[in-house]
Amino acid sequence: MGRWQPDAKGRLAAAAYELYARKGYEAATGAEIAARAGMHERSVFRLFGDKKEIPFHGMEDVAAGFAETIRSAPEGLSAFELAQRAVEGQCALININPAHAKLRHDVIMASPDLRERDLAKHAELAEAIADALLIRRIDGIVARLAAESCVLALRIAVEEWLRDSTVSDLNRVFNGVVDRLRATVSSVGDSTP
Amino acid sequence: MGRWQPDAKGRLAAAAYELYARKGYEAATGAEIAARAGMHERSVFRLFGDKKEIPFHGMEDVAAGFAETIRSAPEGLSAFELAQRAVEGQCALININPAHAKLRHDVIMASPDLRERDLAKHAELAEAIADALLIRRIDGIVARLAAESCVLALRIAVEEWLRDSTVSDLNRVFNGVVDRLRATVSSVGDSTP
DNA sequence: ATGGGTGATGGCAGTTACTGCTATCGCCTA
DNA sequence: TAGGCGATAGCAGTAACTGCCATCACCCAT
Repeated sequence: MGRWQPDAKGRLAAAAYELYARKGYEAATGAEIAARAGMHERSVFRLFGDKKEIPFHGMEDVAAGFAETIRSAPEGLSAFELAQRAVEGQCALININPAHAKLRHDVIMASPDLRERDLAKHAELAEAIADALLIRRIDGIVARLAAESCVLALRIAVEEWLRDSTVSDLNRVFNGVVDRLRATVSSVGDSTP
Repeated sequence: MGRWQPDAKGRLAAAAYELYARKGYEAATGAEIAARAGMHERSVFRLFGDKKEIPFHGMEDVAAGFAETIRSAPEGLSAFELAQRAVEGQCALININPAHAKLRHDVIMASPDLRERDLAKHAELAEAIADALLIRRIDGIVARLAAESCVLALRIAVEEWLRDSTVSDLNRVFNGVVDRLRATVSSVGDSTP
């Protein structure tokens, strides 16, 4: 079969998404996915570790560039601004393929298990950013707050951005959400927002 | 055995925690927990639905009072302040039993599966708060941002509060974290935080 | 080219988290 | 006291993993 051909994970993920489209994530068995990709069920769990990891294929190294982005950022920025720059780099990556982003988002939101894993993925993202901020001698709690708030803004921005596809790019939506976050958190009394 | 005795879920959860202490969460089998509580494995899954739900027993209705708390809040408060009040109610509940809170937190943090479920629980909390804010005709995105940021502050506050046990009450720690969140999100340049 | 080292894969067996189904059990009410 | 009713036991089955080892393709030195 397709043994020893390159990109085994990619072929498995593609087969998985075909099955998701036909019968949904939960009904797509590990053995079925493997068979459709011409591989053994064992390889699915060896390569992905987890059934829940399969739909996230391609986002493995989202957190890779954070440390570098933040380290190479100019001086004179607050922790939150640094985190914001790091997430903006992510936006560019997601922006490349909106169609697949929407497909993946739909699959994830349709399954409680995958929603849980999605939250864990975003938490890892935030942790990577917070770790990068710590290197800049930023206080631990401030680093976590900055990182997690920015990832929160990213999460909401992605949903807004996917709502109607090609209105504007994710980066613009993200910065808009960040502005609203600033206004929301610092507002006192029901005056403005 | 203990059939038809009251509080079956509580007895199962207690048996579960005894096993967690001896051999850890993952090694504690559903059948073992049931046997220790004098019940059948089937009852574990019927009552909890999930192995991952067992350690969270007692937090089932954390989101219950949110709608009422926010509805009965006075006029003239921002979305964030409303969410803050709702979470403060939660702090009081958690504050009741710090020992069990720490025990549960330790069990949860020791297992990746339980950390995932914990994130999902906090997300439900935030969603409940956001829903309650929507009733007050608050904009959808602002409601989500306010609810999620407050729950984020709660999450970090609980960890800080559990770090050393009896220094101060959770409510005080939570409001301190909220203050730092305000400063972090709205800070521009590396001047103050 | 040939034989061995290496890492990826196939294949099997076993455990465990669940899920339906049905019989049974204890309580409560007429 | 008979019967309804909700909770439980018990069994069978599925599917997600996991450990173990044989096997296979590829690479490299001889």
